[in-house]
Amino acid sequence: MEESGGFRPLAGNLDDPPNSRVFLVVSKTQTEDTIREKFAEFGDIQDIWVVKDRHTKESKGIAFVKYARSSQACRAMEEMHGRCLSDNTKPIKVFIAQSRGSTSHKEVEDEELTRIFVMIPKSYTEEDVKDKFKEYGEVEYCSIIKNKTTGESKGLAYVRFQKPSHAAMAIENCDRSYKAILAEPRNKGASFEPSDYHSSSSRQPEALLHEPPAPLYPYEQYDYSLYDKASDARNQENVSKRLTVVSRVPLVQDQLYNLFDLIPGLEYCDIQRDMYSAFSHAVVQYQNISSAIYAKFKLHGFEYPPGNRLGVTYLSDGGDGTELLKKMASNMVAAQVNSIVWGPQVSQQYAPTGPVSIFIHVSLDIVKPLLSA
DNA sequence: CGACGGGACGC
DNA sequence: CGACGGGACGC
Repeated sequence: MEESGGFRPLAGNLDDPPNSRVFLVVSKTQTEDTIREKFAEFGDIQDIWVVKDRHTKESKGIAFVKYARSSQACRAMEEMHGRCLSDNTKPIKVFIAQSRGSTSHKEVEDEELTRIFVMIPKSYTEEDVKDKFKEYGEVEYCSIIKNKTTGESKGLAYVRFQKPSHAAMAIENCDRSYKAILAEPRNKGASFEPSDYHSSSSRQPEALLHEPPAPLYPYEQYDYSLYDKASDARNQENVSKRLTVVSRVPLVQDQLYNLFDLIPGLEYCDIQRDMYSAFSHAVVQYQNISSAIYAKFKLHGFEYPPGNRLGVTYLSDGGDGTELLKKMASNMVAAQVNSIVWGPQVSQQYAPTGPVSIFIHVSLDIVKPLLSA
């Protein structure tokens, strides 16, 4: 092991292992004790540091929590971001902290935390890779690096997970022979933030993107060369006219509908509160692929409400939505939701704090055949 | 003899 | 908007 300089003897372990520290923006009234109380359940806290004014000793509303493992820090971020530590305080923000040496205070994006790079036997197919890694969390996709001419595997693969904690769990716990590490983001230069209104308002989605030829099957993979690559920070995805939206903060139907309705061609927007976490999941469908790609480009990473980054990915389950709706139906039973709402958006106040009622909005026309089956 | 260690995405 | 203390080092 290398000695870390000697100027700061204790600095070496602050970010070891990488991404094991969270950066908190909290109320200035929160103490180290209240933070410890709320964050201890996610793992072994090694250090808590509430940043205070050097002279007045008042909290600056900033704190760092160091965990033993990256997966613990990621879980703390996923579970605590947007929550309130106590009554009458604002929702807190939780991010993976930048490493101490970093001068940038830009947020560490989920983009950089959810994809791993692994070494695999050359005989593995993408499905094999997925089977090996799905035990750590929902795998969004796998891709194997292949010889471009012969198509033979180079024994290297990427695995994209849904959540940062899944990727961290895989890295920490998978067989050492995979040599799993976090993948470097592909387009370091390109931003996946939504572009500003000035640059986008002058161009229509149809002008920006080319509609691909009609596919034989609704959600089959398209040739990416047809697209403006810059429109999609993550390629190697199966595009589709349906999108999944993940939000750390529970959202309600009409806010999300109105947001995605900004892009022309919205067909429906169904939201579902995850009973087992603070997440909200939603399915958004557009009339055509162009609208969906444009919506993903614009809204993936968009802060809504401010401070809560939406995760937007293509939903290409290869089906017509039946499987998803079955899942929703079973979740409705589990959640003891006995009503299915159909119709225009139901008005409901956005409630960043406090309990949010479980709310599912599904077309009866689609669900009816399922219930009778 | 016989298999360690290596490692990056069609822009 | 919201980013970096404390403590003492084993040859």
